[in-house]
Amino acid sequence: MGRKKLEIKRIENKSSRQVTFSKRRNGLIEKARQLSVLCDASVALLVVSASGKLYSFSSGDNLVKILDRYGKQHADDLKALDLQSKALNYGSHHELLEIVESKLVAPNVNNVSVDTLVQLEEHLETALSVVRAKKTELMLKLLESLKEKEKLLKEENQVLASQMEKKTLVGAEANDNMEISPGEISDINLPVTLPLLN
Amino acid sequence: MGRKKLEIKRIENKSSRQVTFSKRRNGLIEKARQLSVLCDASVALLVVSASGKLYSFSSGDNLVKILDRYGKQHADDLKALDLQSKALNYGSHHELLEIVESKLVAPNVNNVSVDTLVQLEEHLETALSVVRAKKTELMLKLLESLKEKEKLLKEENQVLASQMEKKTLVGAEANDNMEISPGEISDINLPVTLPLLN
DNA sequence: AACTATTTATAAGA
DNA sequence: TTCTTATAAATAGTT
Repeated sequence: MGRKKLEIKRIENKSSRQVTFSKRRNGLIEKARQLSVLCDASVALLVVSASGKLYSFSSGDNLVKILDRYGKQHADDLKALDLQSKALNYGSHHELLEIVESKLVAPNVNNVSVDTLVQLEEHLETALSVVRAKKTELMLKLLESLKEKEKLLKEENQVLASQMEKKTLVGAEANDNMEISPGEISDINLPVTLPLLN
Repeated sequence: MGRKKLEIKRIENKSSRQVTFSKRRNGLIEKARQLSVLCDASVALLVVSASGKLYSFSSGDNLVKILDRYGKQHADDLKALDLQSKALNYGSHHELLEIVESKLVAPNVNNVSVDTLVQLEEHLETALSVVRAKKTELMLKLLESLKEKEKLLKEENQVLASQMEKKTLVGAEANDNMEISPGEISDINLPVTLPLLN
């Protein structure tokens, strides 16, 4: 649709390629916008030029906005996490994902819906949590049983000690080892819930 | 570009909206393709109709392919994880992300690069692992200290028991409570490494 | 899904 | 980049 019919193959001339890119990119974005408005559809369009510049459109218009403010927004968080800022131009996947997701959630019949992937993630995390909870539960039970044993042993000690006393009254000999008091051990009071337990 | 100029606002008539959607969607995807070829650019386009059907284009053409084979590919894995297959039409975010990512990786100067987000994710998971490892370490230490206490108590019992014997030889009385054997408790042999420990 | 009158997009040139 | 303009393409309404 110009003075001449243009073959669809890479434009070799650098400057006309640049010009064409600029024109067609704008056209494409406008068409994307129109489609979303006319037909009530969700549209996300991402274009990266050969030189690495990103252009985008999404029907909710959040994409560009969020991408724009992204760098600032997360720079501090990333630093706080002590991440090397080297390869981190800007930000994380998360926000981008959320955008794409919010744009494309829909009851997809034949194709993947982005939010089913979120569901999968959640399910996997749930599975992980279950495993971890089981691990914790198991360890807590072991702790309980050890505490129980400690208690029984202490009681046993007490019984033995009182028997000793009785017999000491009847028999005749000096006591050397009674400084081992059973009560001395009870200072380790295990909390039922540990600090880092999830 | 038709018989009449069309205002860019939602088409109220349902069937002409559907027809327009179909026509313009194809046009848009073709334009996206042309832009990527002519100008050597990376383009990702995602369109979801009001009825939830997904259409897409990406300059590497992997997107559609992978989305297409996605359902089959992961159906079994999902089942294996005992996930309710109800809301899971197909797949997870992950693959979609990977595609978008592979299409758009470029030395972005002013905007977010998708793979910095993957990095962030990894860093966060690492942090989580550290916390969990610390939790486990702490619990193991507690278990060890309890085992140590058990051992000490047993030794104490042994000492008391032997003292008892000595005194029984000297004194004179019947033994009623000696069925509580100190050895009886040692059958709980705690493994140093627990099965579910990460 | 085809047709076709029109509108739109855009290639080349300035 | 931006504008102009001839021409190619896309598509709205119709069948």
